[in-house]
Amino acid sequence: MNSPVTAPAKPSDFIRDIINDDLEAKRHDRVITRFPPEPNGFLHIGHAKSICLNFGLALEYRDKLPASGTRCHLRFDDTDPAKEDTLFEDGIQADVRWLGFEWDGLYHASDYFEKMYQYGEQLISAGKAYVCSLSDAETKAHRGDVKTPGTNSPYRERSVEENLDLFRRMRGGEFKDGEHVLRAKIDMANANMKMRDPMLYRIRHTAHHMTGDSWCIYPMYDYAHPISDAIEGITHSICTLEFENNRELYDWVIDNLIEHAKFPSRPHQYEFARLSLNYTVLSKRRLQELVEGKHVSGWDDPRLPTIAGLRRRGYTPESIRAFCASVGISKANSTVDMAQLEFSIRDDLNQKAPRVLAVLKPLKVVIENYPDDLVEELDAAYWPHDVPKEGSRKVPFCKEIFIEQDDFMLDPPKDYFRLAPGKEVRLRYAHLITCKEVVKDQDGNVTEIRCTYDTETKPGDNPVGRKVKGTIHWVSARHAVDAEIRLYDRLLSEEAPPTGKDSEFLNVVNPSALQVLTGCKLERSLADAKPTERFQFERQGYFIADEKDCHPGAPVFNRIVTLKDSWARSQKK
RNA sequence: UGGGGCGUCGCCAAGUGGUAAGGCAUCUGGUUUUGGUCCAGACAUUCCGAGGUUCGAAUCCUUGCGCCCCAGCCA
Repeated sequence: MNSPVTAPAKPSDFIRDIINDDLEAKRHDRVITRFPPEPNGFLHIGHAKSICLNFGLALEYRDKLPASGTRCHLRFDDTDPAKEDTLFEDGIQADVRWLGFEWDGLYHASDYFEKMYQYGEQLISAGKAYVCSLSDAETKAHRGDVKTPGTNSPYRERSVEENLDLFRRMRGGEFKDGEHVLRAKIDMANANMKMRDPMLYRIRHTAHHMTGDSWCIYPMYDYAHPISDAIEGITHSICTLEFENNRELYDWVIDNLIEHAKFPSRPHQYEFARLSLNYTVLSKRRLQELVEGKHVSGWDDPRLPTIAGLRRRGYTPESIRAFCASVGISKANSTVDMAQLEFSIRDDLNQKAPRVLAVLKPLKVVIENYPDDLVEELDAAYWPHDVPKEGSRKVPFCKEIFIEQDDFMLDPPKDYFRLAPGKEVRLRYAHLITCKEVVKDQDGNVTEIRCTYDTETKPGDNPVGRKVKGTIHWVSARHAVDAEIRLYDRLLSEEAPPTGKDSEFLNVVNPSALQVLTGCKLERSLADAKPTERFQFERQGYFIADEKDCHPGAPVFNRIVTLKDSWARSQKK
């Protein structure tokens, strides 16, 4: 289904610059990265950027430094038992693999709970950590704010013995949630809020999906992450911009443990800008709200930018990787245009998707001078002249066909070169027809077109001296296969959702992001399309047989993306 | 005068003192039995602003301005 990842073009960015410097200066002789999701939800296109970066780095440098141990880990950051679940781990692994990557080792932060605990005792013994018994509210009050220093906890000067005793009893389950926490003893007046005696451990009498009931104290991210990285020998720990302030603490944890712990590496944290895309949402909270509020059908709804959603929509792993490579890695907050994502899938599918004929909104055409019972089996190539692939099928042609409603106009502008009263048009792979008569219902709607075909020209023929500019697609009425087709469009009707903290963005969800068409007419060969098979419906766009709902004899297709349509664009003006 | 970051074409993004890459989007032509693809061409005298250093500045200095992040016992 998806081909393995080969070394990308020649990416260059500040992270690769740093790695190259480190290698040159011999600070490292290999590079070890990690992708560390919390298993509390589904992956989205933003995660794909991080996945491509971390796994991509390992692939690239493994080429340059064979047998060095260069690799990328998948690590579940499972330090908050209340939110995490094995179900999410399975989904995440499937998504990473689908994107075309394989991890060199699967780890959990929870693998290191015992070590982390021992390091906690070590920090206490060194006078670098203490058990604090302030309430949540009191702690907050002591923290100060960005402009005013905090004040020391009254428990800050507890003795090593008392701290050790309390910490052991915390682990032993003697206290209720929230009664005590373990804190680093740093500086309550530090300008960096993250350094004001940050919490290292909290009590949580909650079962953990990996460790069960073994623990009732759990480490915080800022404590667990640097330790996990260091234990695994990570050399370059890459995360997003919002963790810039956490880096100082990351370094503090490692620096205060490294002598005692003998870590295999001294990892450093680097931050890059997370992906933002217009016309959609990429925050876990908002995605969750869409799913739970039933605004979409689930985490794999093709309108969503989740990996599962993009997969079901019909995006290929290759196209997503190409997209990630095209947006680059930098530290500037930026919002990428959805058109760039759409380009990536068009560009990929142009070479991969066979061309077939399908009429989305049918209009019947009767060819008056065509014999009633004649069926011509016309040869139709699957690939256009510019795609170097072989293969064709026969498409049946007969007296009654369907064309696209948009391909007929009663009163067309001069530059419209499709069908109109008295005008001639070419039927793809078939004959030239001329519109002779228009049949309307009582309300004046066009219900049928009556044409004649040029008996002098053969199908596929391009007679000299005849200028027939338009070519339209069609499907034989007698042989057509009925189908359901789901037309997808952008999730939001505005570029950016409102900035409000609440659910305001729901007001801007595009009501026509999904449009379900039934009674669509497919060419005969599509009757038994296999789920996940992709095609280009000529002149319409790229489509995929839905992985869940498409069945033999009852095809269901999703529109992945439209073709570029410069005529439609010029009409808009 | 809290701290940490970031500001290069409509959107991304190279560039690290030697005279503004590339992609997306857009616009012109050409090819075309997809108004697709492809091909050819156009698209930043200028890098948030203002000063300064220099033979030379997007790159160095000074100073303004704008945007993002930090006050969860979340990650």
